[in-house]
Amino acid sequence: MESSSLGTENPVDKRFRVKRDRMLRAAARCFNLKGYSGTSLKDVADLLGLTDAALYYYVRNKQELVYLCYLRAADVGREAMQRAIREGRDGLDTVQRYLRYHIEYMVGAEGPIAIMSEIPSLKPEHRKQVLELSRKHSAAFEALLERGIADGSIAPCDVRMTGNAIMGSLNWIPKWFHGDPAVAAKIVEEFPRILSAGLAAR
Amino acid sequence: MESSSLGTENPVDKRFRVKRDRMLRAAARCFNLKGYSGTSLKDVADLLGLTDAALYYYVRNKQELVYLCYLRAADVGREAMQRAIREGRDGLDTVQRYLRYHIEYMVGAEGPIAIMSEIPSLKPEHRKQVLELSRKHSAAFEALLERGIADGSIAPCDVRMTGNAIMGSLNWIPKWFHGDPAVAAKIVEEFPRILSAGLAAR
DNA sequence: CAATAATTTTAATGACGATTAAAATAATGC
DNA sequence: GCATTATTTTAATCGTCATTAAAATTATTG
Repeated sequence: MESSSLGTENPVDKRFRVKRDRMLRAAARCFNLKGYSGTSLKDVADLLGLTDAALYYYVRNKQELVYLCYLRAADVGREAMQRAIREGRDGLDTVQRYLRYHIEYMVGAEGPIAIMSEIPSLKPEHRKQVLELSRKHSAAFEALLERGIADGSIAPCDVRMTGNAIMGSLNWIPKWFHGDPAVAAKIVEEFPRILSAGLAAR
Repeated sequence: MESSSLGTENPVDKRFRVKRDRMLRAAARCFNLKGYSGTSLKDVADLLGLTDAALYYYVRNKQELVYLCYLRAADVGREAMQRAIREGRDGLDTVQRYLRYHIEYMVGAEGPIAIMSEIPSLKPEHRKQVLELSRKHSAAFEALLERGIADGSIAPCDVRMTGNAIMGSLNWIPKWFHGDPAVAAKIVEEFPRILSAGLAAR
């Protein structure tokens, strides 16, 4: 999940990154549980045993906190996508792997992932960036579908709408999954099949 | 879409209800477009050619505005469900009809429907009520699946997870659909098939 | 251990937007 | 048309957090 070679990193910087990452997961948890406006910085801080003001050592403001949560979400999605592409045998298999990996990350140790409900209230530059990442991810998924149609593993379909349908289902998970490991196992077991059941060429 | 017999209603009350309904749709539009915290009452008022203070003639406060938006959303879903049950021939057919009707309402004249992202910030009593409606709707959908499994039109599956998957996809629509009629037509045409494609018993 | 840097806290401040009250306007019914 | 009721506006007020500055604490390094 890490980018490039950070093996020989300043230990201070490393601690900073680790703590900030913990903070982002705490924030994601609060946002998913209480909504954005219902989450005060104190809520997030409480989860970390800190005071609200301490958060400002890690982020410039609340908007940036959301922004970083969304970057994390995009990272996780991209990672799952790349791994699936690396390992997939054909279009359908790659789609199924992508779904499995992304879901595993979401409900597993990488999580929680913040539901992207507040993109509009990001500052323009951040919003543009997040939307761009989101757009690219959707495009990558649609490309998987097209690959599957081309290689005959997936029945012809409207890839745009099919992508919207499947990604929507995925995006909604953080809205109802709140960390119960038993439920997590069930999601990982069921969702990839359910979401790809309608795709296979007969 | 109306409840019971309001034929002989006080015209003043009727105007009130009509205007408030217009208000709720304007609010839903803002919430979906700008997020809850990003939406000021002035935004909603502007859409109606009113001043923000005028909204308080129709709702007690901003929370109640969201609450009423969610009640509307629940109404629309229930209406689609009841109509599908009334008209459906078997389990699968009823599921497909429900999907079609609900989507038609969402992207059509009944819309926009507010995405339910801020349930947690409702006041406890309202939250409880909305969650209860939402729970009942999910249960009704799962019952459709079970009916289909029983009558052989739907292949056996985990109805809870299948329901979560399909409803999530539905719930996410307001996040990316913003009123373009061409897109609306495409959603209505494609989504019911896509979402039910994996269900049929082979 | 001393000195410096990193992290957190305490204690204000401030802004933004929700909310309210009273006044003004528009609609309705007799 | 007058009186009453319904609706909207204007003009404050008010609270809630987000945010900041300075001080205090904790960690690191030579």
